[in-house]
Amino acid sequence: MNYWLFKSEPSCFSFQDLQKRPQATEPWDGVRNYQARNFLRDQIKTGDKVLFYHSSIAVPAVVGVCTVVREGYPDHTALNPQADHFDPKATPEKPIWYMVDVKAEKPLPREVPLPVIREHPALQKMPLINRSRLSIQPVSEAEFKVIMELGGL
DNA sequence: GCCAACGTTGGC
DNA sequence: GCCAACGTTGGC
Repeated sequence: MNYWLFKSEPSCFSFQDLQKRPQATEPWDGVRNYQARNFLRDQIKTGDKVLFYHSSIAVPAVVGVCTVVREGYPDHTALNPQADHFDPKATPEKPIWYMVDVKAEKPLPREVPLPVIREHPALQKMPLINRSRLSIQPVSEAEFKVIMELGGL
């Protein structure tokens, strides 16, 4: 099993939004970055754990844990001219972009804010710190455990 | 709102 | 294939 961190702007889609869904699963679509796409398509597997991170707010933070419930499949929103992340280069034969489905597991009793991650000696290698723009990031088991502890789980 | 970092585009 | 110009992301 592997660990990941997914970023989302809460004004766009928050962990609370995910928890509210009656069916509790959500397609993680709209990712349009090749490195992130490769993780979605090739490496993220059903059962993997995901840290849900809120970005572009006053205090960015890890706020909850999700589980992957469906692994990489074509992101059909790229084919839809009406969709926000439409890509004219994508076709059904060559979809280019991929997504996975996730479901909320539990919120962290205490959010883990970015400044805390920045200063924690065991978390210095997280891409959040110097590759902050990567929206899908791998997390090591050790890092995941540290964040769980900081978050009160 | 600013700006640094980074990714993409397009001319050559 | 290089690189300058431009657009986007995201922290502050």
